[in-house]
Amino acid sequence: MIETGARRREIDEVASELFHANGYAATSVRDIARALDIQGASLYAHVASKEDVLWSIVDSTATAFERRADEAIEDAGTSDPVDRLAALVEAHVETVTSDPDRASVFVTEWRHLSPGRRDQIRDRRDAYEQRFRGLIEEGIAVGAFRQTDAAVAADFILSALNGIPAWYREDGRLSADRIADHFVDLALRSLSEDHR
Amino acid sequence: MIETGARRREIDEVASELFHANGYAATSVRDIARALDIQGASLYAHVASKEDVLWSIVDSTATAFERRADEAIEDAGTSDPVDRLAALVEAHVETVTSDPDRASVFVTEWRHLSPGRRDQIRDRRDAYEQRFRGLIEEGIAVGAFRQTDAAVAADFILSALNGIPAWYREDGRLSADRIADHFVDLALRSLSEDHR
DNA sequence: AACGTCTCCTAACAACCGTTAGGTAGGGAG
DNA sequence: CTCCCTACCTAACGGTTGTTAGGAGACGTT
Repeated sequence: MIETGARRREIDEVASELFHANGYAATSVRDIARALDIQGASLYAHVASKEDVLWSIVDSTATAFERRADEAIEDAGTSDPVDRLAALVEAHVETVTSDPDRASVFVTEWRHLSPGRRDQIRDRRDAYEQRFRGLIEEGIAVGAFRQTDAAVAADFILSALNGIPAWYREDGRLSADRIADHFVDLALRSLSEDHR
Repeated sequence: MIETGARRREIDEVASELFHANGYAATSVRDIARALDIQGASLYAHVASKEDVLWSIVDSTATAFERRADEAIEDAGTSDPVDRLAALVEAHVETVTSDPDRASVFVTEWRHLSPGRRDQIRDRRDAYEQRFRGLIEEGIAVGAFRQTDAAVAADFILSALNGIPAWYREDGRLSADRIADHFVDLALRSLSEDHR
């Protein structure tokens, strides 16, 4: 019963753009329909509710973050927490830059979901953040990172990462790869020992 | 003609809470009024429009950021870019933690302002960000920071700072001062040379 | 006692919201 | 040729939105 047709995907695409640009609450069903050159009511041939569109975007983006993080850790092929954290940061930048609209909606609009779905997303976000925190703690334990508050450091790095959609432009000065390199550098150094 | 009475300030206060919790677009005039135990229409004895409430919050918070940054640089009493950047980061954390609701609304809801006001805020945000970028460039020039992209580094640090309202709790594990210390540490180290 | 000012009220407005009902044109399958 | 399915339409619903109009009670000042 879950629609997966081409039109359904177009809806998610234009909705991501509009939700990113104006926010979920300030975007009407008729706004989304206008971007597809159809009537507002016609959307309901493809979608059960406006919230379902948001859910579709948020859920699939959460899955994208999780899957790409899994792959990155696996591809890294090491248990070294420093290398693993680097892989995680790089994967996150890749996911964000490969679809900034969806990433932005995922990060900023999930509070408009119904309570049940909101809780579900919060749990997955917590688990995702725990990957970062856990690796930081490991790195501290083996002496690769300095002694510091792993929770604060994880929030620091993840907030910086989630800020990317706000300024990233596909035709900007830096490619997604270069941004990823910079962010890996910045993140790892923020955890390093004193220099000199 | 600008109202500055006690009731007017209460409106900004409860509106900040609601805008932070649910977003500007998802908060109705009647929601704000209910929090003050009055009728929705009664708000218009104090306020010309809903957008004026948002503007009042955003404008005053922008001024708070600017003023505290000025004071911090002045109080630092040095021209060393490292110390100045540290003072700037510390000041930003202080402003955010002293009123997380307002800070959050300032950072996330200014896009709902009318075009003229939105441009005005964007200019002030750009100028504020330029302080960070400029100090980072200076630090690189004098060899205190490693050679890196100052614009990316400034975005990195500012995004991390602006993420604080999303997780900060006044009764949380860490005091605002401790968080400021951590953030100064993390930010400066992210710009430091290789260790060892 | 009269006055203005402040704060709030009720009632109502046009516009817009998400959503439902019922209908129609087109195209592919039998 | 008929049947069904997909994709869209128009019309309308009950409710909510930001906002205005006009009035009322309480207050300190003159």
